[in-house]
Amino acid sequence: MRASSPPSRREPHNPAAADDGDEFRFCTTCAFSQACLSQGYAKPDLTAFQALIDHVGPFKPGEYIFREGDAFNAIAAVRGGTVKTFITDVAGNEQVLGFHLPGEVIGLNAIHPERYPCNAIALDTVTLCRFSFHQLSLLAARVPNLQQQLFKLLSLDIGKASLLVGDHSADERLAAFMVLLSQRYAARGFSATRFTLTMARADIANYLRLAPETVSRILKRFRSERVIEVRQRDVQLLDPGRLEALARPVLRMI
Amino acid sequence: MRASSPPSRREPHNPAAADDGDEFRFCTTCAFSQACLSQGYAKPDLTAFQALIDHVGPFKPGEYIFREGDAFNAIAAVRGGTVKTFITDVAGNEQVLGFHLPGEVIGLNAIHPERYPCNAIALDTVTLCRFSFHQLSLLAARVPNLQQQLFKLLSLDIGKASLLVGDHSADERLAAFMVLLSQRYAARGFSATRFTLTMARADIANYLRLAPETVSRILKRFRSERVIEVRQRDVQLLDPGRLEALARPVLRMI
DNA sequence: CGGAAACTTGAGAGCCATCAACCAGTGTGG
DNA sequence: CCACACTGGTTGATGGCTCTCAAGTTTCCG
Repeated sequence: MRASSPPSRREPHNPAAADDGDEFRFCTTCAFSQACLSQGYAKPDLTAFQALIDHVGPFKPGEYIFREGDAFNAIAAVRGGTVKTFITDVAGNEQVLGFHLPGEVIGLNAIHPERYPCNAIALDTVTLCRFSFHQLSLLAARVPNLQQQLFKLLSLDIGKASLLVGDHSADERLAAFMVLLSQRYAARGFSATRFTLTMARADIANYLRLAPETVSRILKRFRSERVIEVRQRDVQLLDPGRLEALARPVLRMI
Repeated sequence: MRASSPPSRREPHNPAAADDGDEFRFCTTCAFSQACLSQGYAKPDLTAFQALIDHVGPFKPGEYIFREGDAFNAIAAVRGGTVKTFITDVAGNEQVLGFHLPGEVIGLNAIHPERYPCNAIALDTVTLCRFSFHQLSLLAARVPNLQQQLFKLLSLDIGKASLLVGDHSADERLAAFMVLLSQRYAARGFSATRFTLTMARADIANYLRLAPETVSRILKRFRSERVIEVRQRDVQLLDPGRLEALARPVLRMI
């Protein structure tokens, strides 16, 4: 599909991608697992929970994780790498729905239709923790905290989309995109001010509903204004405060 | 807030608004209740379920149902009328998030933050079935089908927002808005080709991220092209096929 | 009847997409 | 080793869709 940059270029800023399949380590990166550990489940529940987990991957860049219309059976938490979800519209154009970083969950919107309503592909080397949703919900009926956690996870995803729904300027949208990326990386223990864009400019533009040229021009301006430094896909936030101020109308974090 | 049209003008096309508080009737309009009846729950579960229901309202036009930041305790299904949800951005501008018709559920995005992330007000005379979410989830742990139903409901809401997220033309967005309204009314047994807009042009425009003037102009053009007939807030779809064709890029119903 | 709100209509401006060309890095094959 | 193609990214010029501003019209309700 796209010729990806070599992994060696990305790893310095994305430590998770360098993890191996350590059985214990993943528990600090998956949302469910975090919840389990933090809420002190009974031992039997925890082992029942771990029995549902299926470590899959690695997926190579451009490889499909699931396709639109596939039968739904599992949700998954990203362990390493970036997953892009998208649909293909009537004209055959791609419409990017989101990017999913380590620790984030994909497949939640497939529960109701019982089919995946979008495609998911790996942007770089991706590894996942896959959970059989059927078994997970059976367990959730026995373990109230797990049920709560699932409800939370689903509820969280409902509001998420509405962040980029507003009619904001291209500047505001791109600033918000960078700020959110920064926060999401920071939440997983990565640097909040230095990271690597794992997606192409065209993907960013598509996601933000802008033209790639517009993204390019705005990044150039941000750089000339000393707000960020961009070189290829490596980004450094020079003035996070100004970036957040720009993004405020979008994120409306009062 | 806004001076609403008198109820007498709306009722012919919105039969639900004319219902009185009949205890049995509501069971055919609430999503949960429908699920209960269709899946044949055991009698004790059904009565336990009904004990959670709180009939509230009527709310008058412009009255708040909940406000952004309020502590979350309940989700609610609309029984009659239309609920508008919106947030207020940093500049104090309203941003409409959605309109909720009879049979639809509000408050799902409040589960995670445990606070309502938006405001909800009645556009006309609104009645609700309110469910204590805490008790509902307790019951869900005992009644697997109810848990499934809740998961479905939440999952459904995740995908819903992404319909209007794309970068589509004003024509396409407005056409899609009309088609979706039509389908939602039809799903509840109302006419699919004749209905009344319970929201102001400004609300429609705001929701679609357009200027009110643009909505007005497009409606005029649609009318001149014999696609719809509009007189004040009464709408008639003259050529649903063409409208759906226009909306296709947005709804991408293949 | 009068005032306010909602809606419509028109003219002009601005943001961003489109089109086109160019540049840079990468892989390939002769 | 270098020409070549290819993908991704950048830069410039132009045009169009939609917003904004302003005024007029209709509807509604006290």
